[in-house]
Amino acid sequence: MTGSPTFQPLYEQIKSLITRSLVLGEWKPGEAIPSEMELASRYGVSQGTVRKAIDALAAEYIVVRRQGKGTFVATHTAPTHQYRFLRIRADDAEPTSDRHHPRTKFIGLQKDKADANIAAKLGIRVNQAVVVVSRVLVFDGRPLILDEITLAQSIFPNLTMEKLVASQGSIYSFLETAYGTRMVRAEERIKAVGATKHASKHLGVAIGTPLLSVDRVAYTYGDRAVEWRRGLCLTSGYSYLNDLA
Amino acid sequence: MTGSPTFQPLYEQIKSLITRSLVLGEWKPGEAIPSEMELASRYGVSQGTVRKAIDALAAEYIVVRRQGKGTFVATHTAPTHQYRFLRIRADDAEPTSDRHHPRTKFIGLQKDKADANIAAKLGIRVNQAVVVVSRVLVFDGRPLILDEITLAQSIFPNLTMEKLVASQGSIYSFLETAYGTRMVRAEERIKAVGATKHASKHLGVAIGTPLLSVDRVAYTYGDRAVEWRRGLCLTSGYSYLNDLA
DNA sequence: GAGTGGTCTAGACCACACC
DNA sequence: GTGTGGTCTAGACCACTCT
Repeated sequence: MTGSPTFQPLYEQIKSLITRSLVLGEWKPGEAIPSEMELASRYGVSQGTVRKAIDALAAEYIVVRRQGKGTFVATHTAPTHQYRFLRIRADDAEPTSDRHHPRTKFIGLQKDKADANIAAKLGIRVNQAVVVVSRVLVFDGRPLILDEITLAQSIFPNLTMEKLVASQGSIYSFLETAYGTRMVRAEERIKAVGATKHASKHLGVAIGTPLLSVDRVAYTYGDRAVEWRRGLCLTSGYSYLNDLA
Repeated sequence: MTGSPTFQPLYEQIKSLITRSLVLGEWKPGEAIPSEMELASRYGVSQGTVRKAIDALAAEYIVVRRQGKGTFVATHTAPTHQYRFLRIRADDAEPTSDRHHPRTKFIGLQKDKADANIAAKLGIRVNQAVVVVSRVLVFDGRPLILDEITLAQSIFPNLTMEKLVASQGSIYSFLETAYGTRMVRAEERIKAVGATKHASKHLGVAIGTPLLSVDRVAYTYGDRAVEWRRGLCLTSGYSYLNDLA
Protein backbone atom coordinates (compact mmCIF):
# COMPACT_ATOMS: atom_id res chain seq x y z
CA MET A 1 0.00 0.00 0.00
CA THR A 2 3.01 2.25 -0.03
CA GLY A 3 2.32 2.63 -3.74
CA SER A 4 5.86 3.48 -4.74
CA PRO A 5 5.26 5.14 -8.10
CA THR A 6 8.80 4.73 -9.42
CA PHE A 7 9.90 1.16 -9.03
CA GLN A 8 13.65 0.82 -8.88
CA PRO A 9 15.25 -2.62 -9.04
CA LEU A 10 17.53 -3.65 -6.20
CA TYR A 11 20.52 -3.95 -8.51
CA GLU A 12 20.05 -0.32 -9.57
CA GLN A 13 20.21 0.72 -5.94
CA ILE A 14 23.33 -1.38 -5.41
CA LYS A 15 24.81 0.21 -8.53
CA SER A 16 24.15 3.64 -7.03
CA LEU A 17 25.76 2.64 -3.74
CA ILE A 18 28.87 1.39 -5.53
CA THR A 19 28.99 4.55 -7.65
CA ARG A 20 28.71 6.61 -4.47
CA SER A 21 31.75 4.87 -3.04
CA LEU A 22 33.61 5.59 -6.28
CA VAL A 23 32.69 9.29 -6.09
CA LEU A 24 33.82 9.43 -2.47
CA GLY A 25 37.10 7.86 -3.47
CA GLU A 26 36.75 4.75 -1.34
CA TRP A 27 38.35 2.83 -4.21
CA LYS A 28 40.76 4.76 -6.43
CA PRO A 29 41.24 4.29 -10.18
CA GLY A 30 43.25 1.14 -10.82
CA GLU A 31 42.45 -0.42 -7.45
CA ALA A 32 40.35 -3.52 -6.95
CA ILE A 33 36.90 -3.17 -5.44
CA PRO A 34 35.74 -5.82 -2.94
CA SER A 35 34.75 -9.22 -4.30
CA GLU A 36 31.16 -9.92 -5.27
CA MET A 37 30.69 -12.05 -2.15
CA GLU A 38 31.98 -9.29 0.11
CA LEU A 39 29.76 -6.65 -1.47
CA ALA A 40 26.80 -9.02 -1.29
CA SER A 41 27.16 -9.44 2.46
CA ARG A 42 27.92 -5.73 2.95
CA TYR A 43 24.69 -4.70 1.22
CA GLY A 44 22.68 -7.68 2.43
CA VAL A 45 21.74 -8.99 -1.02
CA SER A 46 22.60 -12.07 -3.01
CA GLN A 47 25.75 -12.39 -5.08
CA GLY A 48 23.64 -12.47 -8.25
CA THR A 49 22.23 -9.04 -7.54
CA VAL A 50 25.67 -7.54 -6.94
CA ARG A 51 26.79 -9.23 -10.15
CA LYS A 52 24.05 -7.53 -12.14
CA ALA A 53 24.98 -4.14 -10.67
CA ILE A 54 28.65 -4.67 -11.54
CA ASP A 55 27.65 -5.89 -15.02
CA ALA A 56 26.01 -2.53 -15.63
CA LEU A 57 29.05 -0.63 -14.36
CA ALA A 58 31.36 -2.77 -16.50
CA ALA A 59 29.20 -2.09 -19.58
CA GLU A 60 29.82 1.64 -19.01
CA TYR A 61 33.57 1.02 -18.58
CA ILE A 62 33.36 2.40 -15.06
CA VAL A 63 34.88 -0.79 -13.70
CA VAL A 64 36.75 -3.61 -15.43
CA ARG A 65 36.37 -7.30 -14.54
CA ARG A 66 39.29 -9.68 -14.70
CA GLN A 67 38.45 -13.33 -14.25
CA GLY A 68 40.35 -14.94 -11.43
CA LYS A 69 41.70 -11.61 -10.16
CA GLY A 70 38.84 -9.31 -9.26
CA THR A 71 37.00 -6.19 -10.38
CA PHE A 72 38.99 -2.98 -10.79
CA VAL A 73 38.15 0.70 -11.02
CA ALA A 74 38.72 1.66 -14.66
CA THR A 75 41.51 4.08 -15.46
CA HIS A 76 42.87 6.18 -18.30
CA THR A 77 46.46 5.46 -17.31
CA ALA A 78 46.73 2.05 -18.94
CA PRO A 79 48.43 2.39 -22.36
CA THR A 80 45.50 0.80 -24.17
CA HIS A 81 43.01 3.20 -22.57
CA GLN A 82 45.10 6.38 -22.66
CA TYR A 83 43.19 7.81 -25.60
CA ARG A 84 39.93 5.98 -25.19
CA PHE A 85 37.83 8.90 -26.43
CA LEU A 86 40.07 9.74 -29.39
CA ARG A 87 38.33 8.66 -32.58
CA ILE A 88 40.92 9.80 -35.11
CA ARG A 89 42.65 7.02 -37.03
CA ALA A 90 44.95 6.88 -40.02
CA ASP A 91 43.05 5.83 -43.15
CA ASP A 92 45.49 3.02 -43.87
CA ALA A 93 45.42 1.61 -40.33
CA GLU A 94 43.08 -0.99 -38.98
CA PRO A 95 40.30 0.61 -36.90
CA THR A 96 41.15 -1.73 -34.07
CA SER A 97 44.86 -0.92 -34.03
CA ASP A 98 45.73 0.76 -30.79
CA ARG A 99 49.11 2.01 -31.94
CA HIS A 100 48.30 5.59 -32.70
CA HIS A 101 49.65 7.42 -29.66
CA PRO A 102 49.94 11.02 -30.69
CA ARG A 103 52.54 13.35 -29.25
CA THR A 104 51.28 16.35 -27.29
CA LYS A 105 52.64 19.87 -27.76
CA PHE A 106 51.32 22.30 -25.16
CA ILE A 107 50.88 25.82 -26.47
CA GLY A 108 49.44 27.82 -23.63
CA LEU A 109 47.48 27.99 -20.42
CA GLN A 110 45.35 30.99 -19.53
CA LYS A 111 43.15 31.71 -16.58
CA ASP A 112 39.79 33.10 -17.60
CA LYS A 113 36.22 33.58 -16.45
CA ALA A 114 33.35 31.44 -17.69
CA ASP A 115 31.08 33.08 -20.24
CA ALA A 116 27.42 32.16 -20.48
CA ASN A 117 28.04 29.33 -22.92
CA ILE A 118 30.78 27.63 -20.96
CA ALA A 119 28.97 28.16 -17.67
CA ALA A 120 25.94 26.37 -19.10
CA LYS A 121 27.97 23.46 -20.47
CA LEU A 122 29.96 22.95 -17.28
CA GLY A 123 27.09 23.65 -14.92
CA ILE A 124 28.93 26.47 -13.15
CA ARG A 125 28.13 30.16 -12.63
CA VAL A 126 29.01 32.86 -15.13
CA ASN A 127 32.34 34.53 -14.32
CA GLN A 128 33.50 31.59 -12.25
CA ALA A 129 37.22 30.97 -12.74
CA VAL A 130 38.27 28.54 -15.46
CA VAL A 131 41.55 27.41 -17.00
CA VAL A 132 41.94 27.13 -20.75
CA VAL A 133 44.66 24.79 -22.00
CA SER A 134 45.77 24.98 -25.63
CA ARG A 135 47.65 22.15 -27.25
CA VAL A 136 48.41 20.43 -30.53
CA LEU A 137 48.31 16.67 -31.04
CA VAL A 138 50.95 15.42 -33.45
CA PHE A 139 50.40 12.15 -35.32
CA ASP A 140 53.35 10.56 -37.11
CA GLY A 141 55.14 13.89 -37.08
CA ARG A 142 52.16 15.80 -38.48
CA PRO A 143 50.22 18.32 -36.37
CA LEU A 144 46.61 17.23 -36.81
CA ILE A 145 44.52 18.51 -33.91
CA LEU A 146 44.42 21.91 -32.24
CA ASP A 147 42.60 21.64 -28.91
CA GLU A 148 41.31 24.24 -26.52
CA ILE A 149 40.37 22.61 -23.24
CA THR A 150 38.33 24.45 -20.61
CA LEU A 151 38.26 23.27 -16.99
CA ALA A 152 36.71 24.78 -13.86
CA GLN A 153 39.40 25.95 -11.42
CA SER A 154 37.20 24.87 -8.52
CA ILE A 155 37.63 21.25 -9.61
CA PHE A 156 41.17 21.44 -10.97
CA PRO A 157 43.03 24.06 -8.90
CA ASN A 158 46.65 25.09 -9.32
CA LEU A 159 46.98 23.74 -12.82
CA THR A 160 50.20 24.93 -14.44
CA MET A 161 52.03 24.45 -17.71
CA GLU A 162 54.92 22.88 -15.84
CA LYS A 163 52.73 20.11 -14.43
CA LEU A 164 51.13 19.46 -17.80
CA VAL A 165 54.43 19.30 -19.64
CA ALA A 166 55.89 17.06 -16.96
CA SER A 167 52.95 14.65 -17.18
CA GLN A 168 53.34 11.81 -19.59
CA GLY A 169 50.52 10.66 -21.83
CA SER A 170 46.97 11.91 -22.14
CA ILE A 171 45.53 14.83 -20.22
CA TYR A 172 42.77 12.59 -18.83
CA SER A 173 45.42 10.31 -17.40
CA PHE A 174 47.02 13.33 -15.73
CA LEU A 175 43.77 14.76 -14.35
CA GLU A 176 42.91 11.34 -12.97
CA THR A 177 46.14 10.87 -11.06
CA ALA A 178 46.52 14.51 -10.02
CA TYR A 179 42.93 15.26 -9.02
CA GLY A 180 41.26 11.86 -8.78
CA THR A 181 38.66 12.93 -11.32
CA ARG A 182 38.01 10.29 -13.94
CA MET A 183 36.24 11.03 -17.22
CA VAL A 184 33.52 8.44 -17.68
CA ARG A 185 31.76 9.50 -20.86
CA ALA A 186 31.56 12.40 -23.28
CA GLU A 187 29.27 13.95 -25.87
CA GLU A 188 30.65 15.35 -29.09
CA ARG A 189 29.10 17.64 -31.70
CA ILE A 190 30.93 17.76 -35.01
CA LYS A 191 30.87 20.36 -37.75
CA ALA A 192 32.92 21.13 -40.83
CA VAL A 193 34.58 24.55 -40.74
CA GLY A 194 37.29 26.46 -42.58
CA ALA A 195 40.66 26.91 -40.89
CA THR A 196 41.03 30.22 -39.07
CA LYS A 197 44.31 32.11 -39.14
CA HIS A 198 45.13 30.72 -35.70
CA ALA A 199 44.38 27.14 -36.73
CA SER A 200 46.18 27.45 -40.05
CA LYS A 201 49.31 28.56 -38.21
CA HIS A 202 49.36 25.66 -35.79
CA LEU A 203 48.29 22.96 -38.23
CA GLY A 204 50.41 24.20 -41.11
CA VAL A 205 47.63 24.55 -43.66
CA ALA A 206 46.12 27.40 -45.65
CA ILE A 207 43.40 29.55 -44.17
CA GLY A 208 40.02 28.16 -45.12
CA THR A 209 41.16 24.54 -45.34
CA PRO A 210 38.21 22.32 -44.32
CA LEU A 211 38.64 21.04 -40.76
CA LEU A 212 36.51 19.04 -38.38
CA SER A 213 35.35 21.12 -35.46
CA VAL A 214 34.73 18.75 -32.57
CA ASP A 215 32.99 20.13 -29.48
CA ARG A 216 33.11 17.90 -26.45
CA VAL A 217 31.55 17.91 -23.01
CA ALA A 218 33.10 15.25 -20.76
CA TYR A 219 31.42 13.85 -17.66
CA THR A 220 32.68 12.22 -14.51
CA TYR A 221 30.77 9.89 -12.15
CA GLY A 222 27.14 10.83 -11.72
CA ASP A 223 26.89 12.66 -15.05
CA ARG A 224 28.71 15.71 -13.76
CA ALA A 225 30.17 17.82 -16.61
CA VAL A 226 33.78 18.72 -15.82
CA GLU A 227 35.40 19.54 -19.15
CA TRP A 228 34.52 21.47 -22.27
CA ARG A 229 36.77 21.43 -25.27
CA ARG A 230 36.85 22.38 -28.90
CA GLY A 231 39.17 20.55 -31.24
CA LEU A 232 39.99 21.55 -34.80
CA CYS A 233 41.12 18.55 -36.74
CA LEU A 234 42.83 18.16 -40.08
CA THR A 235 41.57 15.08 -41.92
CA SER A 236 43.97 14.45 -44.77
CA GLY A 237 45.01 10.85 -44.43
CA TYR A 238 43.08 10.54 -41.18
CA SER A 239 39.41 10.12 -40.34
CA TYR A 240 37.07 10.36 -37.39
CA LEU A 241 35.71 6.86 -36.76
CA ASN A 242 32.31 6.06 -35.36
CA ASP A 243 30.42 2.82 -34.82
CA LEU A 244 26.66 3.01 -35.08
CA ALA A 245 24.58 0.46 -33.29
CA MET B 1 41.11 -34.46 -21.81
CA THR B 2 39.27 -33.19 -24.85
CA GLY B 3 41.15 -29.97 -24.28
CA SER B 4 38.66 -27.76 -26.08
CA PRO B 5 40.81 -24.70 -26.79
CA THR B 6 37.99 -22.23 -27.39
CA PHE B 7 35.42 -22.43 -24.66
CA GLN B 8 32.08 -21.01 -25.74
CA PRO B 9 29.35 -20.42 -23.18
CA LEU B 10 25.98 -22.06 -23.73
CA TYR B 11 24.20 -18.74 -24.02
CA GLU B 12 26.52 -17.73 -26.89
CA GLN B 13 25.53 -20.90 -28.73
CA ILE B 14 21.86 -20.15 -28.08
CA LYS B 15 22.43 -16.61 -29.35
CA SER B 16 23.90 -18.04 -32.55
CA LEU B 17 20.95 -20.38 -32.98
CA ILE B 18 18.49 -17.53 -32.58
CA THR B 19 20.51 -15.35 -34.99
CA ARG B 20 20.47 -18.21 -37.47
CA SER B 21 16.68 -18.32 -37.34
CA LEU B 22 16.61 -14.56 -37.91
CA VAL B 23 18.88 -14.88 -40.97
CA LEU B 24 16.70 -17.66 -42.34
CA GLY B 25 13.67 -15.47 -41.86
CA GLU B 26 11.87 -17.75 -39.46
CA TRP B 27 10.75 -14.61 -37.63
CA LYS B 28 10.39 -11.45 -39.73
CA PRO B 29 11.14 -7.89 -38.60
CA GLY B 30 8.36 -6.65 -36.34
CA GLU B 31 7.16 -10.13 -35.44
CA ALA B 32 7.40 -11.67 -31.99
CA ILE B 33 9.86 -14.47 -31.41
CA PRO B 34 8.78 -17.39 -29.17
CA SER B 35 8.65 -16.79 -25.43
CA GLU B 36 11.67 -17.48 -23.27
CA MET B 37 10.04 -20.62 -21.89
CA GLU B 38 9.32 -21.94 -25.37
CA LEU B 39 12.85 -21.30 -26.57
CA ALA B 40 14.23 -22.87 -23.41
CA SER B 41 12.38 -26.12 -24.04
CA ARG B 42 13.16 -26.00 -27.77
CA TYR B 43 16.89 -25.75 -27.13
CA GLY B 44 16.86 -27.88 -23.98
CA VAL B 45 18.33 -25.26 -21.66
CA SER B 46 17.03 -23.27 -18.73
CA GLN B 47 15.04 -20.08 -19.12
CA GLY B 48 17.89 -18.12 -17.55
CA THR B 49 20.28 -19.17 -20.29
CA VAL B 50 17.84 -18.16 -23.02
CA ARG B 51 17.37 -14.88 -21.18
CA LYS B 52 21.07 -14.15 -21.26
CA ALA B 53 21.22 -14.88 -25.00
CA ILE B 54 18.28 -12.56 -25.65
CA ASP B 55 19.82 -9.92 -23.38
CA ALA B 56 22.84 -9.85 -25.68
CA LEU B 57 20.67 -9.59 -28.79
CA ALA B 58 18.62 -6.82 -27.19
CA ALA B 59 21.81 -4.91 -26.33
CA GLU B 60 22.66 -4.91 -30.04
CA TYR B 61 19.13 -3.76 -30.94
CA ILE B 62 18.64 -6.95 -32.92
CA VAL B 63 15.54 -7.73 -30.90
CA VAL B 64 13.41 -5.55 -28.64
CA ARG B 65 11.87 -6.71 -25.38
CA ARG B 66 8.47 -5.49 -24.25
CA GLN B 67 7.46 -6.47 -20.77
CA GLY B 68 4.16 -8.30 -20.65
CA LYS B 69 4.00 -8.68 -24.43
CA GLY B 70 7.02 -10.56 -25.67
CA THR B 71 10.28 -10.15 -27.57
CA PHE B 72 10.15 -8.75 -31.09
CA VAL B 73 12.49 -8.66 -34.05
CA ALA B 74 13.73 -5.06 -34.27
CA THR B 75 12.69 -3.00 -37.25
CA HIS B 76 13.45 0.31 -38.94
CA THR B 77 9.79 0.89 -39.82
CA ALA B 78 8.72 2.26 -36.44
CA PRO B 79 8.67 6.07 -36.56
CA THR B 80 11.09 6.36 -33.65
CA HIS B 81 13.60 4.02 -35.31
CA GLN B 82 13.22 5.20 -38.91
CA TYR B 83 16.43 7.18 -38.81
CA ARG B 84 18.26 5.31 -36.07
CA PHE B 85 21.67 5.75 -37.69
CA LEU B 86 21.19 9.42 -38.55
CA ARG B 87 23.34 11.48 -36.19
CA ILE B 88 22.54 14.96 -37.53
CA ARG B 89 20.63 17.22 -35.17
CA ALA B 90 19.70 20.90 -35.17
CA ASP B 91 21.96 22.84 -32.81
CA ASP B 92 19.01 24.32 -30.96
CA ALA B 93 17.22 20.98 -30.50
CA GLU B 94 17.62 18.60 -27.61
CA PRO B 95 19.85 15.66 -28.57
CA THR B 96 17.15 13.30 -27.43
CA SER B 97 14.37 14.88 -29.49
CA ASP B 98 13.20 12.42 -32.09
CA ARG B 99 11.30 14.96 -34.13
CA HIS B 100 13.72 15.56 -36.93
CA HIS B 101 12.30 13.51 -39.77
CA PRO B 102 13.94 14.82 -42.89
CA ARG B 103 12.26 14.78 -46.27
CA THR B 104 13.87 12.68 -49.00
CA LYS B 105 14.39 13.94 -52.54
CA PHE B 106 15.59 11.22 -54.89
CA ILE B 107 17.91 12.45 -57.62
CA GLY B 108 18.94 9.43 -59.56
CA LEU B 109 19.50 5.71 -59.79
CA GLN B 110 22.23 4.22 -61.93
CA LYS B 111 23.32 0.68 -62.53
CA ASP B 112 27.08 0.29 -62.36
CA LYS B 113 29.87 -2.21 -61.77
CA ALA B 114 31.80 -2.45 -58.52
CA ASP B 115 35.28 -0.98 -58.62
CA ALA B 116 38.04 -2.36 -56.42
CA ASN B 117 37.20 -0.09 -53.50
CA ILE B 118 33.49 -0.85 -53.40
CA ALA B 119 34.07 -4.54 -54.02
CA ALA B 120 36.35 -4.64 -50.99
CA LYS B 121 33.92 -2.77 -48.77
CA LEU B 122 30.90 -4.86 -49.77
CA GLY B 123 32.77 -8.13 -49.92
CA ILE B 124 31.79 -8.77 -53.56
CA ARG B 125 33.83 -9.31 -56.71
CA VAL B 126 35.12 -6.49 -58.89
CA ASN B 127 32.75 -5.72 -61.78
CA GLN B 128 29.82 -7.30 -60.02
CA ALA B 129 26.62 -5.32 -60.66
CA VAL B 130 25.68 -2.60 -58.19
CA VAL B 131 23.02 0.09 -57.97
CA VAL B 132 23.89 3.63 -56.96
CA VAL B 133 21.09 5.74 -55.51
CA SER B 134 21.53 9.50 -55.23
CA ARG B 135 19.34 11.54 -52.95
CA VAL B 136 19.13 14.72 -50.89
CA LEU B 137 17.82 14.87 -47.35
CA VAL B 138 15.94 18.06 -46.59
CA PHE B 139 15.68 19.28 -42.99
CA ASP B 140 13.19 22.02 -42.17
CA GLY B 141 13.08 23.00 -45.83
CA ARG B 142 16.87 23.14 -46.17
CA PRO B 143 18.81 20.60 -48.26
CA LEU B 144 21.52 19.40 -45.90
CA ILE B 145 22.77 16.00 -46.98
CA LEU B 146 23.69 14.68 -50.42
CA ASP B 147 23.93 10.89 -50.30
CA GLU B 148 25.25 8.37 -52.77
CA ILE B 149 24.19 4.89 -51.73
CA THR B 150 25.72 1.79 -53.29
CA LEU B 151 24.00 -1.60 -53.07
CA ALA B 152 24.83 -4.96 -54.60
CA GLN B 153 22.24 -5.97 -57.20
CA SER B 154 22.57 -9.57 -56.14
CA ILE B 155 21.07 -8.69 -52.78
CA PHE B 156 18.67 -5.95 -53.88
CA PRO B 157 17.51 -6.86 -57.39
CA ASN B 158 15.06 -4.87 -59.51
CA LEU B 159 15.46 -1.67 -57.57
CA THR B 160 13.85 1.24 -59.42
CA MET B 161 13.29 4.93 -58.86
CA GLU B 162 9.55 4.34 -58.88
CA LYS B 163 9.71 1.93 -55.97
CA LEU B 164 11.97 4.27 -54.00
CA VAL B 165 9.81 7.32 -54.60
CA ALA B 166 6.68 5.34 -53.73
CA SER B 167 8.20 4.14 -50.46
CA GLN B 168 7.54 6.29 -47.45
CA GLY B 169 10.20 7.03 -44.88
CA SER B 170 13.80 5.92 -44.68
CA ILE B 171 15.55 3.79 -47.25
CA TYR B 172 16.39 1.19 -44.59
CA SER B 173 12.73 0.85 -43.80
CA PHE B 174 12.07 0.23 -47.49
CA LEU B 175 14.91 -2.28 -47.95
CA GLU B 176 13.68 -4.14 -44.90
CA THR B 177 10.10 -4.54 -46.07
CA ALA B 178 10.96 -5.06 -49.75
CA TYR B 179 13.93 -7.42 -49.38
CA GLY B 180 13.80 -8.56 -45.75
CA THR B 181 17.34 -7.31 -45.20
CA ARG B 182 17.69 -5.40 -41.96
CA MET B 183 20.65 -3.13 -41.23
CA VAL B 184 21.98 -4.04 -37.83
CA ARG B 185 25.03 -1.84 -37.38
CA ALA B 186 27.27 0.50 -39.36
CA GLU B 187 30.75 1.99 -39.33
CA GLU B 188 31.32 5.59 -40.33
CA ARG B 189 34.50 7.46 -41.25
CA ILE B 190 34.20 11.23 -41.22
CA LYS B 191 36.31 13.87 -42.91
CA ALA B 192 36.02 17.59 -43.60
CA VAL B 193 36.04 18.44 -47.29
CA GLY B 194 35.22 21.38 -49.54
CA ALA B 195 32.00 21.30 -51.55
CA THR B 196 32.44 20.05 -55.11
CA LYS B 197 30.51 21.61 -57.96
CA HIS B 198 28.02 18.75 -57.83
CA ALA B 199 27.51 19.12 -54.08
CA SER B 200 27.31 22.89 -54.21
CA LYS B 201 24.53 22.62 -56.76
CA HIS B 202 22.39 20.24 -54.74
CA LEU B 203 23.00 21.80 -51.34
CA GLY B 204 22.79 25.40 -52.52
CA VAL B 205 26.17 26.55 -51.23
CA ALA B 206 29.32 27.94 -52.78
CA ILE B 207 31.99 25.61 -54.15
CA GLY B 208 34.56 24.95 -51.46
CA THR B 209 32.15 25.38 -48.54
CA PRO B 210 33.32 23.05 -45.74
CA LEU B 211 31.19 19.90 -45.57
CA LEU B 212 31.27 16.71 -43.56
CA SER B 213 32.09 13.73 -45.72
CA VAL B 214 30.58 10.69 -44.03
CA ASP B 215 31.51 7.26 -45.40
CA ARG B 216 29.41 4.40 -44.13
CA VAL B 217 29.49 0.64 -44.41
CA ALA B 218 26.30 -0.94 -43.08
CA TYR B 219 26.00 -4.55 -41.96
CA THR B 220 23.14 -7.00 -41.67
CA TYR B 221 22.92 -10.10 -39.46
CA GLY B 222 26.20 -11.94 -39.12
CA ASP B 223 28.35 -8.90 -39.90
CA ARG B 224 27.67 -9.09 -43.61
CA ALA B 225 28.35 -5.74 -45.35
CA VAL B 226 25.44 -4.87 -47.65
CA GLU B 227 25.60 -1.12 -48.19
CA TRP B 228 28.24 1.46 -48.87
CA ARG B 229 27.41 5.14 -48.92
CA ARG B 230 29.04 8.52 -48.95
CA GLY B 231 27.16 11.48 -47.52
CA LEU B 232 28.15 15.11 -47.93
CA CYS B 233 26.63 17.13 -45.14
CA LEU B 234 26.22 20.85 -44.62
CA THR B 235 26.64 21.76 -40.94
CA SER B 236 25.38 25.30 -40.56
CA GLY B 237 22.86 25.20 -37.74
CA TYR B 238 23.20 21.42 -37.55
CA SER B 239 25.80 19.07 -36.06
CA TYR B 240 26.81 15.44 -36.15
CA LEU B 241 26.25 14.04 -32.64
CA ASN B 242 28.27 11.29 -31.04
CA ASP B 243 28.27 9.77 -27.59
CA LEU B 244 31.59 8.45 -26.37
CA ALA B 245 31.61 5.75 -23.73
C1' DG C 1 44.46 -25.34 -2.96
C1' DA C 2 42.13 -21.07 -2.26
C1' DG C 3 39.95 -17.15 -4.10
C1' DT C 4 38.11 -14.66 -7.89
C1' DG C 5 34.86 -13.90 -11.61
C1' DG C 6 31.81 -16.73 -15.19
C1' DT C 7 28.15 -20.00 -16.24
C1' DC C 8 24.02 -22.64 -15.52
C1' DT C 9 20.10 -24.13 -13.15
C1' DA C 10 15.53 -24.09 -10.62
C1' DG C 11 12.19 -21.80 -8.39
C1' DA C 12 9.70 -17.87 -6.36
C1' DC C 13 7.74 -13.66 -6.91
C1' DC C 14 6.87 -8.87 -9.20
C1' DA C 15 5.34 -5.71 -13.08
C1' DC C 16 2.88 -5.30 -17.17
C1' DA C 17 -0.45 -6.24 -21.15
C1' DC C 18 -4.45 -8.35 -22.83
C1' DC C 19 -8.70 -10.61 -22.24
C1' DG D 1 -6.88 -14.62 -14.76
C1' DT D 2 -3.23 -15.93 -17.86
C1' DG D 3 0.95 -15.21 -20.13
C1' DT D 4 4.83 -12.37 -20.94
C1' DG D 5 9.22 -10.36 -19.57
C1' DG D 6 11.86 -8.57 -15.09
C1' DT D 7 13.86 -9.33 -10.57
C1' DC D 8 15.90 -11.90 -6.84
C1' DT D 9 17.63 -15.80 -4.60
C1' DA D 10 20.51 -20.06 -3.52
C1' DG D 11 23.43 -23.33 -4.87
C1' DA D 12 26.42 -26.03 -7.97
C1' DC D 13 30.05 -26.16 -10.90
C1' DC D 14 33.60 -24.17 -14.42
C1' DA D 15 37.61 -21.16 -15.77
C1' DC D 16 41.30 -18.37 -14.45
C1' DT D 17 45.09 -16.46 -11.34
C1' DC D 18 48.21 -16.69 -7.80
C1' DT D 19 50.63 -19.08 -4.18
